[in-house]
Amino acid sequence: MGEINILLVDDHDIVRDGIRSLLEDEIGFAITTEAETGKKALEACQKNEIDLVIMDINMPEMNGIEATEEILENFEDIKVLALTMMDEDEHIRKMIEAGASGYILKSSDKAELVDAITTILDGHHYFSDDATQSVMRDLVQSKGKKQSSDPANLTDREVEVLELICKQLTNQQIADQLYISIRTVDAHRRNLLQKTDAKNTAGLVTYAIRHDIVDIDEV
Amino acid sequence: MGEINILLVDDHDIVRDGIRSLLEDEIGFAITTEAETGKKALEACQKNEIDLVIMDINMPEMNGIEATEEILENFEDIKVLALTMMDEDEHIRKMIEAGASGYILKSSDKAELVDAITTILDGHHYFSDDATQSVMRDLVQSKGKKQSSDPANLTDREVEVLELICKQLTNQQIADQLYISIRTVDAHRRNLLQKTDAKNTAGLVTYAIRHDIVDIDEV
DNA sequence: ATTACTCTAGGTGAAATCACCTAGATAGCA
DNA sequence: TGCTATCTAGGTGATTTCACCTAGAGTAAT
Repeated sequence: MGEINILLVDDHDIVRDGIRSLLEDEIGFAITTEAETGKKALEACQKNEIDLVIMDINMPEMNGIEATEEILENFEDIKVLALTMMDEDEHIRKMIEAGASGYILKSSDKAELVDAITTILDGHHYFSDDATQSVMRDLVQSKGKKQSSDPANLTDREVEVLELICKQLTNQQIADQLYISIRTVDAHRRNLLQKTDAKNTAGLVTYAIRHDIVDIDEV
Repeated sequence: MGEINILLVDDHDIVRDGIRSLLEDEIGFAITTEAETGKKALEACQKNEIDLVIMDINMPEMNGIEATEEILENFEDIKVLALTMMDEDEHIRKMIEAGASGYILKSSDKAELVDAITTILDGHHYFSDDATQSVMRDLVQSKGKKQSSDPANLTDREVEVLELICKQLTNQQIADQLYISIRTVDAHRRNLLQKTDAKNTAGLVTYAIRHDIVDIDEV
């Protein structure tokens, strides 16, 4: 596999030592650099040629998510594997957004660690089953509460007007489109403001998007 | 486990026969009802006491996603397990939105099928690794393209003003908050309209959300 | 039959927005 | 040094939205 430079980032000495010995003694990878904080990790990437970063999330000074963002912004060829104790969906999601190539838990075994590393170095992504299950659980929950929306039960006409407002039409244009008076549109709009507890057009639009009355990609 | 009534929905006779024999002969579950289309599945739920529905997605008349929605709307105690050939993220996502308790592929083996059924009957969710990996892949892709946005490069101040507009502040309130003249806010607003190609406040808000300048859950 | 809701529409007026215009201060860059 | 961009701010005025009000026609439910 050639020379691979791994940077190990974790604020606990024991964790670093453990992973280092795991990788060096048993598998053949070599940790070439270590860092205790996100900030130092960034500096290490500037000083050394790094191929892969194994990154903890909870750290002082700069956490793993921010550090990942910064690193990938400056060194886009570096791969990042998140290795953390938490399987919370929020962290996984943020790590993916930050550009991490993989996410495994510290409860993983050697086999999974090396599997993740080789998969990532091949240019693919690796997410542990625990991590994916966590994301799926969250997906279920967020979709579940999605339909429990719309406390202000809007009438069909109000929804129709709201959609056109989101499409940037003025009251006059909406009136023309619906073949009604501008005063009627105005009445609908005021009822919308009152029902949705919005202060102005901006509030109406955010309400409509939040409650899936309009699709952000279709307005 | 008591008496469990399973409805098997698939438009292919051979597939139904195969799954039926799998479940009946080898595992102990019994398919009590069958249906060839989503529409007939819905009728079957009305006529019989059903505990679990094993649902294909691609079907004539009414597909599995719509059928799942309809069934769960009328019989919320019924559990739905999606069993399909496709591991496309779009279908999985829609099935989750529709309220399915699980999703496995037809390439699964007996063990996984019964595992999924028992897990779901226990009130939990079951998503096969193939399905979850598919969702994760999509998550990676959608997050990846997310940052490739913002063709109108807004200045820091303009972003600041835009955020406050999305929070339903008026120009005067924004001016007070930023300690500048209302005329300056107005100037920023007009520059925003021009840069983002928006027609009015609604356009500014949708632009801000679409380009992740504001978070829909934080405005 | 009464009540309630929706959709319709208008009067009036204040407030906010949008659309043109100019222009000084400041900072960064070539 | 001049060029450019940003932030600042104002004049003027048209258009739009927002806020109170009333009110008829139709529809659905009690």
